[in-house]
Amino acid sequence: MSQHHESTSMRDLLCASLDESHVGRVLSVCGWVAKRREHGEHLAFLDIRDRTGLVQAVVDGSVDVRSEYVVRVTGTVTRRPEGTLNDRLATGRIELTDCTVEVLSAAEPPPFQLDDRVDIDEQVRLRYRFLDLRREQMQRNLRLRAVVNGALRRAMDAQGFCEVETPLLWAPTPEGAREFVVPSRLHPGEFYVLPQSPQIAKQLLMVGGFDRYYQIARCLRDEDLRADRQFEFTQLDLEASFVTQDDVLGFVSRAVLDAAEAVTGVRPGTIPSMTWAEALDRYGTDKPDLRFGMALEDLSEVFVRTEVKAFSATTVKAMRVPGGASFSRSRLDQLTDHAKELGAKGLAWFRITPEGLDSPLARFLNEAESAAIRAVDGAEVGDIVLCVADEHSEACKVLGALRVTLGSPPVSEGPHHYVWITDFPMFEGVDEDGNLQAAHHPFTMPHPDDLDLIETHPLKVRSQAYDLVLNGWELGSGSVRIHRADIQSRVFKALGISDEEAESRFGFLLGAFKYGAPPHAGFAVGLDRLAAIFAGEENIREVIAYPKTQSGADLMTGAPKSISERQARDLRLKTAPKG
RNA sequence: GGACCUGUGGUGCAGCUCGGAGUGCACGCCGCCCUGUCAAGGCGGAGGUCGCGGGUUCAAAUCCCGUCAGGUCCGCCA
Repeated sequence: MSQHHESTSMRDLLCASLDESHVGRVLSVCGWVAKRREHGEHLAFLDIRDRTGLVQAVVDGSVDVRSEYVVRVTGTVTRRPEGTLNDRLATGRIELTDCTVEVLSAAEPPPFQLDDRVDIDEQVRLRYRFLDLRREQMQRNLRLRAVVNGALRRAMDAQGFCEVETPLLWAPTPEGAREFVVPSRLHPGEFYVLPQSPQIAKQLLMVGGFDRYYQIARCLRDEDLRADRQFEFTQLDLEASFVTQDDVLGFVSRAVLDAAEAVTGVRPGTIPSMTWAEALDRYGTDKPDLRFGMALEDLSEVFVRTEVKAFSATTVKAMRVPGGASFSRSRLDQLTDHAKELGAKGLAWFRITPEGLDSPLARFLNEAESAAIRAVDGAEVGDIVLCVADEHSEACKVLGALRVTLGSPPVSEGPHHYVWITDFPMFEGVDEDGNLQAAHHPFTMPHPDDLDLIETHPLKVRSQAYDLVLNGWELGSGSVRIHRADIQSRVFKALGISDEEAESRFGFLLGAFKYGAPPHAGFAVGLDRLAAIFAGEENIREVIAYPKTQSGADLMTGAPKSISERQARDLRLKTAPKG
């Protein structure tokens, strides 16, 4: 950013850009009074803050400005006297003297201190978010997010993608995430919904001949909130025609790696791939955090004819926890409870001690079993080995969750380990009606090698769906879409969706496909999560200007609120009494 | 729908186990003093429905029940 662009009719420079090269010049800065230090009748120091930082102004004690007053200070840039330099301040070698201070806006004392001397309760921060945004952390995070945004846009433009906006007012498609509903005034009793993603809109763009589309799109889902989930979130949404899965992975890699480079200055290496089956088997999750080891080992073979009742299951999974031998009994009980909450029947543990395995189960193990436990992941004395025996995916998931609990470093730590997860299953589980459920969405193309299994072994069908994972966070997902009516109808049939039902839910999409649908595939990258990880934040609220609380409230505006009778009447809305 | 944690002057905490006067610390705020501070310093001061409601008790910030708000997680998020 050049000086020229920073100067305005009111200011010459930003606070932190003042330096010794300006000495002797009379310049104006604008900003907030961050701090006033008084030294008697004729001397006071003001720290003037703008988005770039602080600069000190030396003023007469009679200048009546207080914390967070908005001021324009015009003064002479002066080298600080010998012995009064401040190394901890970027502008600590100079100061503004002979100042004229114009109060542009007086201010009441803020409800919390804007310096970072203490952590402020998030409830208070959110109630006064406009003040919180003045803090360095929020300035840094939102600007980092803007850098990510810009890099992604440039990468998509460079790859020939065309940015197209899609509607926020969309038609209900009852499937998947719960939708936010918007009543129609002109069509009383009828409703729009806010899109949970531009999925169908972008597929129609493919039919429309926009063979490379992208959008920084807002998505809305009326589901419970979490540290990594808000009602509304932002995605880099993209779709392309005449492409394969590998083409899409290439587009997304380019964009995400460009963004990483823009933020960190270092371009990460090529993103490796792992199949969904391998991720589950080794890490017990479809979003493995590869910053640390503690990979799961399969001991099912060893225990296939075991005498130990706790281990008589189709799968026995084991994980070494380095240093875990020091876990107290109550800590282990706690972990066992945790495992049970996750659905495990129990948790077996084996401390590796110089005398051998220390465990309530140790004396029931035969020699081979003991040796196998002892050898898990190169276990050493001082470690503990945790085991879960169950049906395969259950055992993996439970131990995988414990792996994260015990091993996962803070978000701000460690290198960035990206990984593509591929070959997701096409279907998973069944709903209340006994119908198979789509693992991704019903337009996902099955793996070409597995097409024949749709009718015979549907749970074995892999799909051409893929996720991008970074340090244990699901950054995004995508798939090759079905563009052929015959395959689509077989998938709908497997999902228990009748022709009539398909017609009523997705009729306009299926109809459009009759007029020449190109093969296409796409992806969506979660921007909030990407920005949070780059910012080293555990919570996406820290990279969102005005986030909601876990109960979906906006503490600043008070939303959600009741509407006026007039508004309700216009919309023909009547609210039922509670309960 | 469920589990756990938190709620005490404007802010951040301690006090809660083992009930005994709104007790303490730090920051901020207000006033006075102070001409080189930058976490300025000194002196003085104001500021409280201990989230809310109920119960137990001679007595509740403290124990019990309920409730509200915030957080983390499970369910949920095709």
